[in-house]
Amino acid sequence: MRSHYCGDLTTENIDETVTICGWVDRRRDHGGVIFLDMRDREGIIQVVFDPDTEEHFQRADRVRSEYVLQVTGRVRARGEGTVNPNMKTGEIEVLGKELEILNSANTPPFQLDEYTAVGEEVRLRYRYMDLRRHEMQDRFRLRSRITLAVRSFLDREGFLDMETPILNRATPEGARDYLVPSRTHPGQFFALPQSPQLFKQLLMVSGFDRYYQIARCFRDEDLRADRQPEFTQIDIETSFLEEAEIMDITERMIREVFSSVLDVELPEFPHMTWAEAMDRFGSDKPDLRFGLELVSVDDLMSQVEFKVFNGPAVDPQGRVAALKVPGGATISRKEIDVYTSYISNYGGRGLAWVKVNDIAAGVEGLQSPILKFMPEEIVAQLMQRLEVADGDIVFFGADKSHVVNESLGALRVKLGHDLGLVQEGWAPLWVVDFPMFEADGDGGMSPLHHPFTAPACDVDTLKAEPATALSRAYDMVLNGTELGGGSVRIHQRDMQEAVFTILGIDEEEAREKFGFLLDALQYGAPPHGGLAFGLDRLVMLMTGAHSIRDVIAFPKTQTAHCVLTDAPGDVNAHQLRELNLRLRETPAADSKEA
RNA sequence: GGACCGGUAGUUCAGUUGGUUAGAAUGCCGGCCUGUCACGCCGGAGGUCGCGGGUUCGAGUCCCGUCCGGUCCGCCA
Repeated sequence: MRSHYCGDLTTENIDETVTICGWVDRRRDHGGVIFLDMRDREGIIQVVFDPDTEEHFQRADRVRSEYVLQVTGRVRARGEGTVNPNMKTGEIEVLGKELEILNSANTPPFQLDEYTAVGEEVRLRYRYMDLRRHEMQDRFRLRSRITLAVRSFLDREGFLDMETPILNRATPEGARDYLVPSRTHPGQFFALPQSPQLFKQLLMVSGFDRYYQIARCFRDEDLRADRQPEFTQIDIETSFLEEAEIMDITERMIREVFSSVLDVELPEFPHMTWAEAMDRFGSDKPDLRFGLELVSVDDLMSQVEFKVFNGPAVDPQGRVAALKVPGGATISRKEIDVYTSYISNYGGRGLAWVKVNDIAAGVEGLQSPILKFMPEEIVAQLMQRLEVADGDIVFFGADKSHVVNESLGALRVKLGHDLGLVQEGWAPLWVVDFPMFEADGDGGMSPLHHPFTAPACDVDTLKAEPATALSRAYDMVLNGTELGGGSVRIHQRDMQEAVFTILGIDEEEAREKFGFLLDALQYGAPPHGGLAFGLDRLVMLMTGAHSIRDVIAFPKTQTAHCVLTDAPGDVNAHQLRELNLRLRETPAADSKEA
């Protein structure tokens, strides 16, 4: 059978007789000579047939794109002037002696070359064709190398790869669960895991000390360019280590992945508190590849007789912040309108601005619809604090803090990209000192991370001041993407109960949902903590893919539909009966086959 | 649940103010061609303009609804 991969042939193989198998990438018929570019996963080689080998030449004539062939022939150097320098195997070719058509192929639904942009829906419907393209093959090869590097690192560090159940108990907290009906327990359901969180904690109670799993997780929420209903987590948990040690191990892991897979040495991972990240970047996952930092100006704006500014400036939950864009005075009124509309997505109700035309002229040199509301002295102090120069523009946001942070934070990222300020390269960091809780809409508290995260204080302090308590959580951020997040966990029952109480989960509910965890904490749970990385996002960043769908072999569309298999689909009456299920209606029955 | 963009040949797209037979490129099919490599030349086929309704003498084009795909908000502890 096959002696070599097409793409592995080199000048070393000259004069050898080889047998290669693969697909017809392209066929060039010159009448008296036929060139077939044969492709396999390692690359492309040119095969030549001439009429001396009549039977095989006739077959080469019948061959079409994507036919599957086996060719035996002699490797030879290409003649003078026929070398193709754009091709890895461009100095050689195979002189075909025998050609066997292993399979024919219909005309491909789209061209597999790199010159044609093809719509994603067509690519997904014929994903097995799409995945033949080199671009896709390269991404999945890289993905495989990444998981290998992760496993290799964690293995050397003493971590055990352990599996946890896919069929679990439903938990109403957090994301919506994917549910699986139980046949043997009529009327009851399993839930697919949103993450192996509780099981990995139980494995720590069991004394495995260091666990990891490359785990599939499921969340029935709406999709995004970086969110799929099933995705993969690099899930890690350790015992007896504190946050600094866990961060050290996982930082070394990511560093090694980049170094071994991309030959990139990542820079230092600075540590930044959550409060600082929000203050300077309006985001808990700041992109440090460019500047454009937010500057708080509450103190100055509180002295202004302008309700839009002085209201939020004196509101303890409000914020007035400025975003200076060097050279941004060339941004037109029309473009400002577009940015204003952009921040309205994030709740921003307006975007005040000041253009700096001639700073030496003082207030006279400024151009802005809001100057008339502000005393010259305040304006002067403002411009001084922002260190403005001629040609700058300053945007202002004034609202509740979270609105200002979200809208100006988003505007910062958009401006960074629009103005080409984003540097090439890698800007990792750790975000630390997260708050334990955030206020939810109904006056209650919800966890910023998850309810098993340990606070950075004792039980009594936590109960007394939950709103200001910090947690022992940490996020790894790379180029504005949250790559992973984790925490030291609660390992004592009274603390866990206190957190449940603050979250409004009463004793009965806690016992009902998490009784097994509370029990386990009483049977010698060691201090433990860990972290989970989004593997798909890591692969996205490392491959430069713009969508998570480009790093998942068989992804779903935005409506969580698989266009290749047409899943989800109907089930028959017998299956439903066995599961003790009855459908209320069959709304889609007329639009789909039974 | 909401905002926005898109849906025309196998594919990627164009289609003017509503007006004759809906075009281009590429792919496909046939013919020619012994050194091409995104081969070339000649010829040909290929359309439910997503779907339904409406306005109009006339709709790919305007209006309403709907489906599908995408980006985002909400959501994603």
